[in-house]
Amino acid sequence: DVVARYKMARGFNVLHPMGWDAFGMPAENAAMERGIHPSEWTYSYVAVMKAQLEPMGLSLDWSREFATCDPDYMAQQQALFLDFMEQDLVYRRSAMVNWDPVDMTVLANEQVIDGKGWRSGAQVERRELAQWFFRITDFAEDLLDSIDGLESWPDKVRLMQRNWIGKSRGIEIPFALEDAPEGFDAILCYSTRPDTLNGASFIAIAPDHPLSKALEGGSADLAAFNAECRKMDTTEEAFEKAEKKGFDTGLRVRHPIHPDRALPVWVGNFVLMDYGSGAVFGCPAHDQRDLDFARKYELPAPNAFFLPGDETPVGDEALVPPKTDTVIYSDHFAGIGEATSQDGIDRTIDWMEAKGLGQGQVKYRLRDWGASRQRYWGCPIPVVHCEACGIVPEKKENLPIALPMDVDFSKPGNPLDRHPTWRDCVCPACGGPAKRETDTMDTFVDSSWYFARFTAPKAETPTDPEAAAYWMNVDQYIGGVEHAILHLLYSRFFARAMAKCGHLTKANHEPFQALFTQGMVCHETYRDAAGRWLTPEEVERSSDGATALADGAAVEIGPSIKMSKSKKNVVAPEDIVARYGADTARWFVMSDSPPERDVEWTAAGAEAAHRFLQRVWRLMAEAELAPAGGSAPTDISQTAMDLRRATHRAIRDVTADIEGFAFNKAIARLYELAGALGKTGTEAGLGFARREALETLARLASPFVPHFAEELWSALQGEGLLTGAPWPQADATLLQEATIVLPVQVNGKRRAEIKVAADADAASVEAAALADEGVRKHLGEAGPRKVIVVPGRIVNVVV
RNA sequence: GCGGGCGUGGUGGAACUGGUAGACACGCGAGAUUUAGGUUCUCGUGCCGCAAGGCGUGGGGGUUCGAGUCCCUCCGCCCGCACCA
Repeated sequence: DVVARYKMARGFNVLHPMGWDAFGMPAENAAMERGIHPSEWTYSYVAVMKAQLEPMGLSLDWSREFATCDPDYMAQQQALFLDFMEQDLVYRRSAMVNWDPVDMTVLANEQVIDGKGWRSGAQVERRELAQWFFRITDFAEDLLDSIDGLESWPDKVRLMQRNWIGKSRGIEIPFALEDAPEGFDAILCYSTRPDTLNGASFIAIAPDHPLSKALEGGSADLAAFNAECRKMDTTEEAFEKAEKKGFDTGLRVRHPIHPDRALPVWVGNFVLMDYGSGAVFGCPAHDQRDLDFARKYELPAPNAFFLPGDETPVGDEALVPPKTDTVIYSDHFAGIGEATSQDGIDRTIDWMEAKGLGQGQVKYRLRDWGASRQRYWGCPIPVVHCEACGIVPEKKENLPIALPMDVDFSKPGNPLDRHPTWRDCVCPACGGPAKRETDTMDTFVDSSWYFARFTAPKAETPTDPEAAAYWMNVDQYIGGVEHAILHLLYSRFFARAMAKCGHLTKANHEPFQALFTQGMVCHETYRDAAGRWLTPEEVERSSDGATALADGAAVEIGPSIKMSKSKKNVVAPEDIVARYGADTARWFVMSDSPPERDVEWTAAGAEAAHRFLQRVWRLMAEAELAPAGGSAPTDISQTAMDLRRATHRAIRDVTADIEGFAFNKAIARLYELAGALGKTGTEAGLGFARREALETLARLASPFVPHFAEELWSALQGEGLLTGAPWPQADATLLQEATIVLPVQVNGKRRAEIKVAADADAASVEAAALADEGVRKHLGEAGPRKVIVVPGRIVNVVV
């Protein structure tokens, strides 16, 4: 908001959508307080905001922009989904999902909100279900390459996206099986380190690998082992500690380069079926995980390469030097001797491909986006299931497929599934009876394209190309780091997918020009002796501790963490606004910490912000001011001149600070300006300078405290609304000083300050420095050996 | 484990590309106003020291006339990813 208001003052057209998080929380709280049924929340967002805004004489036109709660947005999102189906950007397949029996209904349940069991893993089951997926992996390469162009994004986020996409170049190598069951003549292993193939000593396949499954029939032990492994992957902690376990199938494969070597085939609990081919060759000498496994099951660990000048065989630590380091390959089949690992990898892949021993492959960690949710809360997927025609897209004229209002939340699972009539519909293809899809879309879908929709929120199609071309792309996107990967990657995918459907253009492939990740508002946490969380209002906080207001008992103060309902460390925005006013809250949140960092909400800090705004108001009310619209008097006092200089310095510095997102520093400059103004006391003849300072203060503070600044402006009889006034310009002549103060160091320690003309040459500065009493005291008898003069900065005398 | 970041007063934090460390605010102390408390105003406040002075940006070392900033090393904290072959 600060950036948007600043940009408007600089004369830009600003389309400034509000995120729903900020409004969502109060709306959600209000809905709960009023006992609104969760099924109505989607609609109650709008209702609550209407109730809040209409008394202020504001219309709620922009309510249409709220994603799931807006039938129009829902219709267009469903239309978009249908277009994606047509372009083969979405598909349905069977997949294992975490099936969460806890639906939105539980949010209304006190216990769950208390943080005892909300989403605790225990309630989540793994089920195999038919799911809808977006083909985001089709864009993996482009999504990765384009990250280089996102120059105004934080490096951190760019790196996280790169890692998430996780590109790797490797090769698929078939290992010929001996005495294998029907249909299996080779195991295909994926490797990014084929240069270490000489060090291969075993093959490990995933428990879910087809071969492993096929062998289960003949071995009860293997079946039991596999069943054990499948159970494991549910809880994360178990995953972390899980030991590398294996099961020897008794099968053997031939080493592709050295057919005389037979390698044992193991099933390993650490091999993932959904990465690569679900099978790896184990190279213990150059992979720690393989080495642990080999030591446990007494498998050999031959080196494929050594460090130069050190041929010690591998011990308990795998030899994995950086890929840019030079190593000495030992007896490498492609004749590679001394080379970097990276070079060795590339040459090995080329050599093996040429010999027909494997197929070079580029793989990504990125998976297709599973967008199905078995929840009520969300935009229904607009397809129907027809016995005769199968899966049929709904007709666009029937959109939106809205959610029913009468739903039963008393049982776990998706309430749409058991709705008595909602599923019944007519097949758009054959006209026969059909059933609606009950999966709803991941809410990330809603946020993946709202910025495009907002450019024309009433268009009959998902976007109005003309409006999109005018407004897009987003110049400055601001959000929390928690969106660094999912939301921002999905949106980048959506922009490409929408371009493919003609809703955007190629110029919109990167929808967010610049990204800023802001911190969160945090607060201390409080717990009583019984371990119950207490809200800040229930606690009396003093400098040396805290007690409960209810009974005066001591309260344990916990760390300051992100405000959350479950920890009760929440100060509701309405309460802040009621107590201090919205501008005080805005001012405080901006003033204390740099915006990319978390800010600690403290009552004392808010009070201080409040006091400052009051002080500015008093300064205005009590000051003797020149009439509005006057021009600067030519002959003014030193005090007036100093104030004018301070004013124009503030313009320069605050402007630079806002441009650089250093809002806390901008606010510090405004404190300084107010301080300079206050210092002038009741001295007469400062009317113009005071008016200038106050008008400037109002203008510079307006992005932070828009209402307060507007009041100040009006009290100063400023012309029109402050919102329409241009951003002030610093007067260059007032930024220049005739004389400056320079620090003088002797041997690097500051010993004195000298006053010199701003444009004094080095020789005269040196002379002035050496003449200074404080400096001479430290010179000693030998006198200076060397004098360093950094113009405008510092003088250093070396003795 | 891999990748990234950070470490400055009692606290939140300033310090532009190596150039006066601690802006601004909170807190604390003293004083003024007030019947009192609060508000408001003034002054002080990195640490040690009566002072002169000395010491100070997680520890140690280095480069430099000069280091919070650059390099090496150790320690601590935070974030992201994680049996990724």
